[in-house]
Amino acid sequence: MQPRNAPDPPPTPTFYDRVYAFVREVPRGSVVTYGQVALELGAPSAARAVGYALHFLPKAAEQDVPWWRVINASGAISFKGRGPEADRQRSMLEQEGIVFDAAGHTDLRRFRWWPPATLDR
DNA sequence: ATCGTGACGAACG
DNA sequence: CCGTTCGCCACGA
Repeated sequence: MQPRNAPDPPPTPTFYDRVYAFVREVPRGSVVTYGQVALELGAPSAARAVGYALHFLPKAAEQDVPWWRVINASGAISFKGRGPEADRQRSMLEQEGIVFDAAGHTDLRRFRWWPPATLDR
């Protein structure tokens, strides 16, 4: 039984929540890949789910979660490939200094960001 | 509990 | 380099 006023019910953070939390840490001018996020979250092969999570990013969170800094393993913008959304994402990244080649790929070796501590887990 | 979905990704040919 | 195939996953209906 709870002592008296239980601080807060253990709200199991969903995978999506963890995705948002991680992406929120990606600094301006750098990027991460879907697969990378999945890996950091302990689910090596859940890259697809990461993309799904961002697809359903709450409108209200678009300000805090830099979703545009997440691209695919090829260093290109996924976003279902095309669409005005993809162009917008690219613009936002270029605005931060990310450079894309003629083929629409960016150099991950140069712009990819890795979280400070990879020691946990 | 089962099924369809999709901002992924590695493997092929 | 490019399109296709197939595996993998969390989530909602």
